[in-house]
Amino acid sequence: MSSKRDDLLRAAKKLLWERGYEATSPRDIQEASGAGQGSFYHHFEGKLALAVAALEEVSAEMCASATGLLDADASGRDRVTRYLLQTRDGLKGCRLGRFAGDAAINEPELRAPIERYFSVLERYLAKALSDAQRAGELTSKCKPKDLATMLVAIVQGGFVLSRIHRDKDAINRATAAGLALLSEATKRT
Amino acid sequence: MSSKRDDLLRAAKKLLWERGYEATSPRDIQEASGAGQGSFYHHFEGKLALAVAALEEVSAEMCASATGLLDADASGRDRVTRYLLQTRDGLKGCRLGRFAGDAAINEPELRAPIERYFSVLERYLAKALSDAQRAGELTSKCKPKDLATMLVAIVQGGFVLSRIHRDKDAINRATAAGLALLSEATKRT
DNA sequence: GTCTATAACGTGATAGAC
DNA sequence: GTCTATCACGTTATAGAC
Repeated sequence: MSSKRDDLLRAAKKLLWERGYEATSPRDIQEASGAGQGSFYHHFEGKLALAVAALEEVSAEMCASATGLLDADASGRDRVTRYLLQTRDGLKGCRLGRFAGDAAINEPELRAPIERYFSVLERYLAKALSDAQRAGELTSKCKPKDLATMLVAIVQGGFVLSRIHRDKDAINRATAAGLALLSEATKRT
Repeated sequence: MSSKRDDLLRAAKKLLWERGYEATSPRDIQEASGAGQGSFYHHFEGKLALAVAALEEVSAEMCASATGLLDADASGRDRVTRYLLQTRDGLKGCRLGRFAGDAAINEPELRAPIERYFSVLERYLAKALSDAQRAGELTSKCKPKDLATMLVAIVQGGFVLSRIHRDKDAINRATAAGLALLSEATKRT
């Protein structure tokens, strides 16, 4: 149906990823989408409403990806490994975590889809870690929930360091080290 | 001497921390400092130049703090612990890491002082970890440099998660878990 | 060195034709 | 549903008096 609406959403998702909320103007989105002022304000109440709709889609996509990796049939240990060893392009940054420093994070409507993703991710990761502990694949005495928070922090902080150092692999070194340390907290047989 | 210059710098450091570069206008800084347009453009070429001067001061302060914690006389293990167990207010965010997602990070002049701090921090942390390995206080086989990157990522990612969840202690749980995992990779006597 | 006045431009939104 | 024209406001910077 409404092709222009989809075009606007697609452009918004792209530009919000690249530049964040503050640095993206409605005009930028109109130009990138090929839609005019009229379409923009016909389909959305304003910039914030469009950003909320865009981030809700991104959140749903990333939730699906994370649960796909973590919900599966493999052992707890393998699920955590699979999540951590995803290859990431650190220069692009996290499509949702990047908003932590954006002034827009203070808008409750915009923060909601972002927080939803991280809550899901941490819960699934904690479950996998808990399974790994019970299976004896992980002997750390840390609470699974705290370990999950720590692992997600490694990913998010990895993006930060990659962008600051202009080194796309900094994040991959950080997650690899996290996984290695986790392995070393594993019972040797 | 030039009190207005100092006032401007002080206000800029405060507002850049709270809001980032994009969301802080010269007007905001003028109002917060009590200085007028004239003083602003007399002392600085423009917004970017003031931000660079402000972040260079912040970078120097944070370098001094980090090296003070990590350079010291204690064992490698104790130095790492001391750094990680700093209590942090996650809601405020890192005064330098927060710019990773800001469009201004693309300005080389502004990125330079930020990167300088992280390079110093990671180097000192890697040295402490290396000392700990040689002293047998840490048995992990990971490279100290990679572990340092991982630990700094935990801090930076902890800030991200604290701000997204509106939970000032998320970062402290993340760093505590990182330290615990590091301990578990330590030879039991 | 500091002030006020003003300019040029961009932003986010509205109006109304088609 | 989409377009173009326009608006009020804020931003970044300049001009010139004191």
